[in-house]
Amino acid sequence: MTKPMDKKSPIEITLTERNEGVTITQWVYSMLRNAVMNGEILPGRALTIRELAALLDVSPMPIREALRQLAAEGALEIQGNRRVLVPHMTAMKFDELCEARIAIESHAAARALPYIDNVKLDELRQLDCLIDDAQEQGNLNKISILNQNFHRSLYTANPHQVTLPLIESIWLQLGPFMRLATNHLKDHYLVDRHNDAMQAIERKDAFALQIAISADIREGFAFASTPELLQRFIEESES
Amino acid sequence: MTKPMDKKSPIEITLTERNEGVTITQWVYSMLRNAVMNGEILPGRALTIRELAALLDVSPMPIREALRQLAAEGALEIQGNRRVLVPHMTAMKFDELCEARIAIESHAAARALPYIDNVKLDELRQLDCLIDDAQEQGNLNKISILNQNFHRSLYTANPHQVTLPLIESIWLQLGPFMRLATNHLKDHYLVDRHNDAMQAIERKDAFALQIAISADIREGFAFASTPELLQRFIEESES
DNA sequence: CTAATTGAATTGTGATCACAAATACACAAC
DNA sequence: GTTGTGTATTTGTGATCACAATTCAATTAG
Repeated sequence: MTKPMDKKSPIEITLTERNEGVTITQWVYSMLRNAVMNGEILPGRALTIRELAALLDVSPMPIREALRQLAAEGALEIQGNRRVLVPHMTAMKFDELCEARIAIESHAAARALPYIDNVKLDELRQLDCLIDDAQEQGNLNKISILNQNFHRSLYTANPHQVTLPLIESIWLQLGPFMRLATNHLKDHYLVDRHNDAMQAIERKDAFALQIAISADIREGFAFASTPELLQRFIEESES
Repeated sequence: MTKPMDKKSPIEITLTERNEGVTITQWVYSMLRNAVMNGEILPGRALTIRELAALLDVSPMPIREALRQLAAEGALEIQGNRRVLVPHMTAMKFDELCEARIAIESHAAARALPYIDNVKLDELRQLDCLIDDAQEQGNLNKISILNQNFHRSLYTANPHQVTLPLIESIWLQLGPFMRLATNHLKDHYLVDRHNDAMQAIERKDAFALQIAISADIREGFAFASTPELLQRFIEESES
């Protein structure tokens, strides 16, 4: 009965240094954002303002602002009771997010294509090389970040682009599953879709570029090709 | 000594009543959101927390939260100086937003199709009738809202849908141009794209539905078919 | 033992204050 | 008139406090 019941599962997020010129709110925001992306916070676990304030040793104010922003971006969910938590993943939602990624990102890629010059192309090539290096090292975290940089760099070639915030919102909602995607990439990197994309860019072939990006995303999420496999990863992320 | 004289153009937003159970932050948020959608705030005009707090007769706190949320949704822009303002529209950005709408909304429609049953179909038919009525009345505001309801109702037929927040973010960035779109619809409502969409839904024809939604959006924005025309509307919205 | 209840602790919301940075402005120098 | 410069004001940020609503725990009734 009076079992020494611990406090609810403790929240542990990787702390980073606060750079100069960065407001406390921005600092808190980036740490919480990374925590969500890395699956450091259990889905369904309530995030209270005061608890996080004590954890990060700041006043409740910056926490409030960061939580609200992350909720607006879909990284967190605000319940009717005004409780804030990391939303649970479901197989159907995962499928929707995956297909939304494909639809939006292939569109963003095609829209960026006309703006890609040789300088940008070199930048993309370098990023792709870095990814290959990281894959040989097997540095999962690095691969994931570099892979996102590759996509981001491609889409932002379009100076009038408006979709990157939407894309990043989906990435946030995918959270730790984004890392699993890049993990699986390693096994199948025989077919380098980034290379396909680069060749399509060189040929200024928008359709081929869309195919390559779509395939890159879809094959990355092949680890969830069956409902059973996906369910395993979901359960894994909830513990 | 110096009197509080407003040198800047005064901010005037339509005030609404605060419903019960709605927090002040939510109330402020919805008013500011409507103000942006209706073009009541001049692009480039700085929105200061204290000024809005005085205007709405609340403390600065709810204003801060509402502004941050709207900025996260793309309705407002936070400059490096941390000034908050309604972003300026450009011809290129308008084009990007329009094409993004087409890509995402046609995707959302196709994804919703399998979930549309007869009940939902009736709901859509009723909404379409209401739109026709409003068009005969020439009630621009009503048309605009009903038209958004039609699209929203269609996309939310999918219970696992994840794209509506992204779509609404684009609507917000389009702001007053969304109304112009529905305005122009009136002139060309000979070809009722909503009817096309409905027929595609009845036939469970995803591709035809995408075509209909794309055409509905594109024809709505036909008022900006030439750079000169668009420029006129942009200048109109900035004064 | 289960379920309901009640009181204590915790929570989000919103107001107020302090402060450093950014801005506006009057005035001097050219 | 134009440009620089100092001060005065306004601004966003962040801390602290008050309060109503919610949550949690122990206790009680069945």
